Amino acid sequence: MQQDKTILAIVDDHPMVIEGLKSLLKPEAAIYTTVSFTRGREFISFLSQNEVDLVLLDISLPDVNGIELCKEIKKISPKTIVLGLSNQTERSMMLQMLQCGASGYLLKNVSQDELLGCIQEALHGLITFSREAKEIMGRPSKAGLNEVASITKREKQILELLAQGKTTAAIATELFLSPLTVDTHRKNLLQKFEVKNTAELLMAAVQQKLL
Amino acid sequence: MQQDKTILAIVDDHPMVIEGLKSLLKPEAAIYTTVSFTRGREFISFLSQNEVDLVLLDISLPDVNGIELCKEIKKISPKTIVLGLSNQTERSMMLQMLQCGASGYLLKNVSQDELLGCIQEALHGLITFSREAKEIMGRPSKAGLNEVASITKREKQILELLAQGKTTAAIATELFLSPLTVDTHRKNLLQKFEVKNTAELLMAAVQQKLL
DNA sequence: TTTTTTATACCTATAGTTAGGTATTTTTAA
DNA sequence: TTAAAAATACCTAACTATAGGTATAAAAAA
Repeated sequence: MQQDKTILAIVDDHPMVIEGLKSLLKPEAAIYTTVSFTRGREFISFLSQNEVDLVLLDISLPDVNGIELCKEIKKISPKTIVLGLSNQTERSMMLQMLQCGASGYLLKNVSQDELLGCIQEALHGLITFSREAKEIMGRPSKAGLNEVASITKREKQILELLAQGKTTAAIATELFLSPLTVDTHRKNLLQKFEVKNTAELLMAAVQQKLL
Repeated sequence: MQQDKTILAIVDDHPMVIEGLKSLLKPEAAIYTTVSFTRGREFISFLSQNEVDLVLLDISLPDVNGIELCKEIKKISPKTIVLGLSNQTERSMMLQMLQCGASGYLLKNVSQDELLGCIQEALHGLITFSREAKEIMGRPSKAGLNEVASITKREKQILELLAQGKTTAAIATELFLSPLTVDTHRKNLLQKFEVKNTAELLMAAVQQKLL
C-alpha cells in the first residue's frame, strides 16, 4: 500500500451516523481517509484484503454482535485499533469490548473535539473514552456487585428455550440431547447467575440484556 | 421574513446525528435551510421568535421528553410540521407522537432517499413514516392480538415476587396468605397470559412492560 | 502439546409447580 | 342494591425442577 494517510473505517448500520461521523472528521480530511460499512460482514471481508488503522465500530449491528466482531477484527488484523461506538451506556458492555481488544469506547453523543481527540489518543496506543463514557466507567457501583455472567453458546441456546417456557424434556427433544444433559446446562446456568430457579434466572438474563 | 427557502430545524443532542442529517440533506441545500439545536429548550425559544416549516425532533432528549416537546411546538406554532426521530422501535411511542400532533416518525436508520421523501410528503400535509417505522406500524399483531392482560393488584404483587424467584410457600408467608390462595392467583396469572409456566409468564410480563 | 473449558451424560431424592376442579367472602362497579 | 369481579381457600394427582453429586469426550486456549 502506497497510502500514507491514516485509514479509518466506520461500521454502523445507520447511514445518518456514518454521514455524521464523516462530517465531524472533515477538518482532518488531510490526514484521514475514511471508508464505511453498514454490515459487519462487509467490513470483515474488506479487512481481510486491506489495511485499516482504526475502526469505529457500532456495537449494535443487525447482522453480528459487536463483541464478536471486535474479536474477529483483532484476530484478522491485530494492529487495527478498535473503538467501540454506541448509544448504550452499559458499563458491562464497555468492559466486554475492552476485554475483546478494543482500545476505547465512544458514546454516540460525542462532540467533534472528543471524537478527534479520542482517535488521536487511540492511534498513539492509548485507551480512550468519550467524556460521558469516562463518567460511566468512573462509577464502579454496579460493576462490583452486578458482575456479568459469561455464558456459553449452548447455555445461551438453552436459556432462550427456557424463556419460551419449554421444559427440560422439550428442549432435549428440540436439540437432540439427553434430558440429563439439558438439565446439567440448566444447573450450570443457575450457578453462573447465582440464582435458585428459572424465574430468577430469566429476570437476571433480561437485566443483563441477554434476552 | 423574506426567506423563500423551506426552513428545517433539527433537534437532537447528538452532534453526530445533526451532522449526519445535514449531510443527507445536502443534495437539497438549494431548497432547504437547516438550523440545529441540541436542547429542546433552545429550540422552543428559537421557535417563538422565528418561523420553522418542519422540525426533525429526537424524542429522547436529555432536557425534555419528546412527547411534551411536540405538544409545545404545536401550541406555539401549529403550522410547523413535526417529524419524530428516534432509535426506539416502540409502536406506542409512535402513536403517542401522532396523538400529539406529529406528522410522522423516522427511525434513525433512515436512508437518504427515505429521509428526503418523508420530508417532502410531510411538507405536503401527509402523514409519513420511514420504511422500518412503517413496518412496525403495519403489524397490528401486538396491539390487536396481544392484548395487554389486565391484572389485579394482588396478581401484580405476586407476579413481582415470582420474578424474584420466590416459591408459592415463600410468597404465602410474605403476604400472610394460604399457599393455596397464592397458588390460585398464580394459576389465574397463567390463564390470563395464556402461558403454561412461570418462565413464559415472566417473559410475557417483561414484554408487556409489567415488570 | 498440555491444560482448561465446554458439552455431553448419568444417579438419587426432595421440593415445587401445574392441571383439573369447587366454593365462600369481600370489594367494586353498574 | 344487585350483579360482577377479586380475593380468599381448599382438594388430588401428575408432572417438572432443583440439589447434590460424578464422569468422559471434544474443543479451545495457553
